[in-house]
Amino acid sequence: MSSATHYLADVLKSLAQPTRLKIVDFLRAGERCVCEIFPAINEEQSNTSRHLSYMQTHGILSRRKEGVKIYYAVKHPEVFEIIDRAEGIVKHEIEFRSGLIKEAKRG
Amino acid sequence: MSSATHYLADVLKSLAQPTRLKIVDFLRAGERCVCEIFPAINEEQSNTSRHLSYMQTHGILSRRKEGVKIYYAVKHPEVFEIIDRAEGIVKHEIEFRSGLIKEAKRG
DNA sequence: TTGATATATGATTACATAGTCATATATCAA
DNA sequence: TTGATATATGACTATGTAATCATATATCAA
Repeated sequence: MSSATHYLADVLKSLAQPTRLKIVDFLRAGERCVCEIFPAINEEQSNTSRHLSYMQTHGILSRRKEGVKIYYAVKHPEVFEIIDRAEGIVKHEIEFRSGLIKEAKRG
Repeated sequence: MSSATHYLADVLKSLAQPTRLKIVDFLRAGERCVCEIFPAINEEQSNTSRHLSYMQTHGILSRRKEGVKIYYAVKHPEVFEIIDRAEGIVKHEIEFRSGLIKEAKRG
């Protein structure tokens, strides 16, 4: 299989996880340090740190060190575009399925 | 954690896998039956069938039966927009990293 | 130098996932 | 009805993942 497809899957996988989605959503407001991120998303520091490292490794987040603090930010605007479109799919699916239920009730 | 975040992660997870990306890419040309899909992507019939079911269950693909054949198609145009933007991230990351290498070589 | 704070990581556990092989089921033509 | 073709699925294996706890490392201030 082409390695390009693997890289593509890795980028999408970096976003396809609830805790990581919460992190990225919190970072919509801009760069934040770990000490701000993990309380905001209500996850353990160690777990949050792992997900941040994962996303940084896969090119989703940038990392900046300032003294004892590490600041992370979303690196590419496409990240938000992807999430917005995925939200669109969820919305359309909910509409589609509620349409099916109404149809079924009408007989 | 909010169930909306889980649905969102599930949609993205449906795309974040090499075999599923190959399937979706093949379906850019439109609706196709399983018997066309698995040889085109060079995967086993059973494995292809599982991934197709997975994506259909998660609202990514539509399914239509015609005689003995089952036709699948991508259900939402956002799917292609998501993949195109993820490809953009991969491209930018490659550029970014080759820039870092050049910088390092210049010292 | 010590202590406090911020972040990362090793070890572990429970669970999810992708793939394979064999086989079941459905449809249709002969 | 039989046989051929298309698709789905059960059982299994190997691997990957997320989370937790404890602890290591780094930075800075006192």
